[in-house]
Amino acid sequence: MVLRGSPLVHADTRRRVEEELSRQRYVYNRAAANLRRRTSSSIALVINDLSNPFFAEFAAGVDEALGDAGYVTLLGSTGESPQRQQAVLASLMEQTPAGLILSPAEGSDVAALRQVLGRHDNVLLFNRELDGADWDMLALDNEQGACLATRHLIERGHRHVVFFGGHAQSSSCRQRRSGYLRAMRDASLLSRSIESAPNRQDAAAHTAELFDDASAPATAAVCYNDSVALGLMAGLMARGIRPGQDFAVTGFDDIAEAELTTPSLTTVAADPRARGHQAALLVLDRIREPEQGGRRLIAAVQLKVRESSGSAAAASDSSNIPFPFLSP
Amino acid sequence: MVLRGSPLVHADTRRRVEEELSRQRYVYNRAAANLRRRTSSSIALVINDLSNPFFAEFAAGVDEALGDAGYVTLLGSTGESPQRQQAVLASLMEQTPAGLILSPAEGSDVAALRQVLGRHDNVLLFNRELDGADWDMLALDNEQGACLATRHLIERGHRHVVFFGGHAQSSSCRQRRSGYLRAMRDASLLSRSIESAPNRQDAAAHTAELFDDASAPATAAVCYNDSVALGLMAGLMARGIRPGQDFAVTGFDDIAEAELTTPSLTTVAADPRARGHQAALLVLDRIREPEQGGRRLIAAVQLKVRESSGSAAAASDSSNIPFPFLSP
DNA sequence: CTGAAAGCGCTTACAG
DNA sequence: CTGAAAGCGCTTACAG
Repeated sequence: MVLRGSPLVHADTRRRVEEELSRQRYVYNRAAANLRRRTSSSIALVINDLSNPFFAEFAAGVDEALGDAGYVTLLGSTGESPQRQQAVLASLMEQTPAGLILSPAEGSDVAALRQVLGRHDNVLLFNRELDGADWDMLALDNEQGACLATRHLIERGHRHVVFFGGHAQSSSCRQRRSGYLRAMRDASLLSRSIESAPNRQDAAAHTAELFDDASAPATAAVCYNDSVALGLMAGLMARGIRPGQDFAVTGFDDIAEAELTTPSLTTVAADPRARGHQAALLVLDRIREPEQGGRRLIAAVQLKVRESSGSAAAASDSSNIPFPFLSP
Repeated sequence: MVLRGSPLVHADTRRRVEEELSRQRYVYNRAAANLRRRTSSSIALVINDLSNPFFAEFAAGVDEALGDAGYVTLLGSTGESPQRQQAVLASLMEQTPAGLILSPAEGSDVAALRQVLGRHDNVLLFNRELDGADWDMLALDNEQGACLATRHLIERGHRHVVFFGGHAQSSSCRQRRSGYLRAMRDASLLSRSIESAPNRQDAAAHTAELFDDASAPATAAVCYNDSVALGLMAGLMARGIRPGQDFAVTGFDDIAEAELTTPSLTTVAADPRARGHQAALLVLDRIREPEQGGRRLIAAVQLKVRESSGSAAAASDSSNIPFPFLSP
């Protein structure tokens, strides 16, 4: 009764019990309590890889919000392998988590997922849509974000704007490109896409393709994400092309580095840490009200084009660290 | 017996049982098994913050190795707050993890830690020394690494080399500075240190101090870590000083960005993912052999000065993405 | 191979 | 307030 905070126990008794507890270095066994109460105090978080800053920030946000709510985070990473994802999920399910936040690996098989997740109700998908899945889902409005970024460039006079980077078959890339295509179509401009792996290295390696057509060389690129944008900027500099002056670049995600350029890289802010909080609150809500409503689909998270702060930023302004990369 | 893979059960029976198991969507409850067997299949990992790429990589390495060994990772973050660290650890201890990997928050109180960890044997400290603690420990050889970096600069002709950034009172900063001091003393050079918070913003804000003494301005800086180095490089550029050409910079940690500069930033490689693997194997070993030996102190992890690849790197060489930051 | 019993550390329900 | 009993889903030990 002392442990469970019952009001029935006399203050003196409580004190004596607590003294003995700490004397014996007693630590409460929540697993035993969970077993008896048929509850769980953990939530599984499965992402691709923590070395991606976007997911690392997201995970930090999830963990923070879960911790505040008294839950503990069970971590799993898939490394974008559906096979590994199955194994990781199977292992995590044995721990009977109260909920699961899953950023599915590319190429996930919904039937296999349904199989391993069993009749687990409190599942929230993050970031990637899965055809045929009916779990709750928190997504970025990729289409709208890329459309805003593209319009931003068009409004600044660019006509040869290329969609740059990413695996064409991934759903987030499809959505972002579709937003780009919409903005280009609305402005009656010709569109063009260049594929790459969604990382710096490969993005840099594809830089030359922007200028393949010497009669109509690109003057701006809407990049699949910030990593690609940073890679492209590096690739441009290697060719003596100054990003932001000779060529305009936008990113997507707003990773920490994006803010540290001068003028800061124009990018679409996904605020992954806030997404993490949001994801945690969504599963917790689902756990508290298991039968409430049907599938929840939340896609309109705050996305915005951040205006670059301009090259006039004073060098002494420490809140705006200058870098040579900019978008006009 | 089927569940536990007993050889005593007939193949036919096994098959029938397994069929029924999957028909009922049975999932093994490892928490119950752990309770009865008085074992645990989880290991707690407590770090400062996943938004630091060094810790994110470390966490990824830990999680990977633990997963391969059949363990599950319980994540906790302290945000460098000893108070929050106490709360997080208390909550994690209730989950009866088999072991704990802890990168202690700055200013951790060993007595308080001992209190919350109880008589938990399988604890591994990572990255930060704690006076009076006798848990296993995995550390970087900060002293040696900084000494190597400093010698590297001295060998290239620099005489006014400053130790730049980091909180002077943190143990890792003390150790790195001590390595710097050793190298400077060995070369009969005057040493000088500049403090900053260990991040880009604040590092950039302290750039001017390098040139306070107009009669003997610094020509090179051994930075506390890569974040500080990147911030300093930004601060230099803002003043029209080209890092790598007009001023030499070295980092520490070898985060992903360090490699992506051209010539790549000379830095001391701590290989955090490999440290994660190593940490996981160390606790697992401790768990398997609880009584074996005393305290294990491992500090000689692979540290090396990585030579910058030189400005001759071809622009078309995609394996070496060019950036404007370099150290000579 | 089968079956029944006890126990891990808790919570719940109920009798006093 | 106190105490005894049952049960969460497993494992262990033992009798048949």
